[in-house]
Amino acid sequence: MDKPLRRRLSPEARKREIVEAAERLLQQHGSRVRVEDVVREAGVAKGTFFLYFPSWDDLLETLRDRLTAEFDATYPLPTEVDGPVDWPAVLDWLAGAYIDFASARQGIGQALFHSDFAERRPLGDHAIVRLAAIIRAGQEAGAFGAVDPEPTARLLYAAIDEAPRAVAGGMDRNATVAALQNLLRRTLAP
Amino acid sequence: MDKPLRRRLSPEARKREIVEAAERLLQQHGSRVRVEDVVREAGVAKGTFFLYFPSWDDLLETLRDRLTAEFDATYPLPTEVDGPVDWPAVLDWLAGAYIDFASARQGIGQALFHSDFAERRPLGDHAIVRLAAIIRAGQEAGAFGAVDPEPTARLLYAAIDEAPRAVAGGMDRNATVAALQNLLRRTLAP
Amino acid sequence: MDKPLRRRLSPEARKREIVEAAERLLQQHGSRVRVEDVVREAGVAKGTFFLYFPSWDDLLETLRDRLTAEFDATYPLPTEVDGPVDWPAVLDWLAGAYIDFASARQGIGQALFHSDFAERRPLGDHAIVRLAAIIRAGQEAGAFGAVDPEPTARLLYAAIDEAPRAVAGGMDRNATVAALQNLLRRTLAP
Amino acid sequence: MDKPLRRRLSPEARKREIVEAAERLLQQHGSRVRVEDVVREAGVAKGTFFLYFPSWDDLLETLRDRLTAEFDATYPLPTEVDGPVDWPAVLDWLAGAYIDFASARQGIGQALFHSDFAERRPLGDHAIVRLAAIIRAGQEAGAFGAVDPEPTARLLYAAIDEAPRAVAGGMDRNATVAALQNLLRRTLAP
DNA sequence: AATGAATGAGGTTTCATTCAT
DNA sequence: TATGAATGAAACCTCATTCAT
Repeated sequence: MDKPLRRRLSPEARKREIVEAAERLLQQHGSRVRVEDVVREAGVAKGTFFLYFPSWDDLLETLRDRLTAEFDATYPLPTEVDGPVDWPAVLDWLAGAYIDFASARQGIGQALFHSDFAERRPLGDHAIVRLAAIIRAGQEAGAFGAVDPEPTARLLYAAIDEAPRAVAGGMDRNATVAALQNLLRRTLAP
Repeated sequence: MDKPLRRRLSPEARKREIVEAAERLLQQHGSRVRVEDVVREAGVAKGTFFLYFPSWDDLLETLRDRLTAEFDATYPLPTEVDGPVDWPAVLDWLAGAYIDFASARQGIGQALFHSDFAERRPLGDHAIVRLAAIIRAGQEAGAFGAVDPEPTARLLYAAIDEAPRAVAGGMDRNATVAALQNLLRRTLAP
Repeated sequence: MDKPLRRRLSPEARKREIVEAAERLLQQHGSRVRVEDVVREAGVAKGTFFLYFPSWDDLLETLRDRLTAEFDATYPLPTEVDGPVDWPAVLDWLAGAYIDFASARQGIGQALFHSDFAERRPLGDHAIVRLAAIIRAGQEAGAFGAVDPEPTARLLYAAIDEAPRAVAGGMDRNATVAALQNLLRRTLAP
Repeated sequence: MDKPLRRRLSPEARKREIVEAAERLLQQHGSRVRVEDVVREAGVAKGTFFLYFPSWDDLLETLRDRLTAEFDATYPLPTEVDGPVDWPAVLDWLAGAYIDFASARQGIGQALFHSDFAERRPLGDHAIVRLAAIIRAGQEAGAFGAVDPEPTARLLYAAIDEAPRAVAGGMDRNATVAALQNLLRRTLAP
């Protein structure tokens, strides 16, 4: 009969706890996770959840933004300031980085990007815009061929995004990385 | 006391009516469609639905199989029997065919392949196996390079599958087809 | 452990059962009554309630219409067809009828006409229009004085409506009827 | 580390601030107003509210008492000390005074006197007792007829109370006042 | 084989009130 | 005295599935 013990935290800390609890559960169980589960995992009352998120979808959106920002911060794109960039090498590195980042977050990807939620709250263009920027930069540097950046970025992103799911599904990690790198390099080769 | 005069149909015909009603609705409204909607569209009672499908997911699975079979029947792969096959041209043709087929079925793709259902009932390998077979055949004919067929097929399929969604999202159809063809040809080039 | 036994009724019968269950409870407990209570009293599942009423307020509205119609049917206004009408006597009779009708339905009146619901779903003019019609008819017959029918009808209705609450609150029934009859007759006297 | 610099007020002043904030909001929004809204308007923390009022209903009760007292103070009844009182004229004056007082406080009337709160915390007899006293005084002065003071006061009060709502609902103010004055004078006429 | 009324678990959301700080 | 984060019971509502007819 241990009392739950009401813990008072700063709003930011409490919000972070809820987000992290959700992240943990989503990782394991994908979109089967419900508010009920998250509050149990976070050790808070149901009302507390809605104190920080107007609705369930708002939590997912927060999580999605957080994830995007985390990837961008962990893997910042190289800039020309420190000398010329080896764009094909950037592609190789990006392929491996994405696969490892997303493989460690299995269910989240499903719940945030391949679920009914993704349909209800369409994703922004962030990732695709970023990829298109790389393509353009590479083209200007003469490292890439004359492909149409927008549609190509979108298709390449789909392939990149599929890779960690292939690995999760049992495909060999290194073979998948190699196949993805081959696909990226060749598609963009001059 | 006029009895409702129930239409007596063969089980196959009745089942097909339900499937087609679902197909029509899913096309327009994606995974928002409910059992209620389907039976209204099909003009049958709710109980009848469950006479033919143990559960909602079973209908979706039936629909998925049907769609796959329909595509395979509409776009049969060429065989060597009538002389050598121009594999790169097959790729080009496949890209256009897939985009047009799936563009005409927008919401269904979402509901069957990019929803919580897809997570609950994972898709078989059919499409990827088929693509891998093409790659292998092309390699044997000396038309494709030495890529690893399985992971490559999976990544290419992801790109192919994204293309109609790009078009639905406003991307130019021809630019998308061109980008996809470029991606396929170059990835598999010798 | 007696099974609840699923009873199949015609929609009208089932709807009526729910309405009557609500009526019974509202009578005793006023606006404290909730969906939960009504379904228990009616012996149906919660979902059944929402099968017949999109929302709680819709049940209350149905009940309100039903009550109004019931009163009108039970106490139809006299018409001139069978000879001249004694309008002042109609007033006396109406006063008594209303008090007895509403006294037998205490809590309902509160829940439907003097609660937050009444604020959310404002009442139509039905009762007041009916009273104004009586006033006008009496005036034309020379039985009533030259009061302004609309505002007078509204004020008189407020007094009429208060009477059963006075009785419910302990006031003597006959003294209240007498006071109300006096108020009506004198206000409208020529 | 600047402390929030809490405004120290005397308990009475702080309580009055809360009451007045509630009054302002209730006036505009009726019983839709919540504790949350009141504390924001008053510029105090939520806990502070419950420091001064054990419950929400206690605030409403305080407000109700305050309103009653305010009306009594603003419109004190005439006494015989300065000579005989013209009781019928008092009625006329009272009708106009009440309508104007309550018209300026629309939502409050609803929230305090015609809501679920009014059911939970029944109103005292104050207003009715006051009106009955007028009737009796007028009767003693020979200005009013031999009606039964208690039930009549209650019914008249209902009519008086309805008048400002009629005006709020679009009825002409002067026509309403006239109708009410007619009702009062005639009902009580000798 | 067919119906459609009925179910009830499951979900989101609200808000007066409490209590650690 | 004051704060405001936290609570949790209770409300409304949905919808795949069941089952009496």
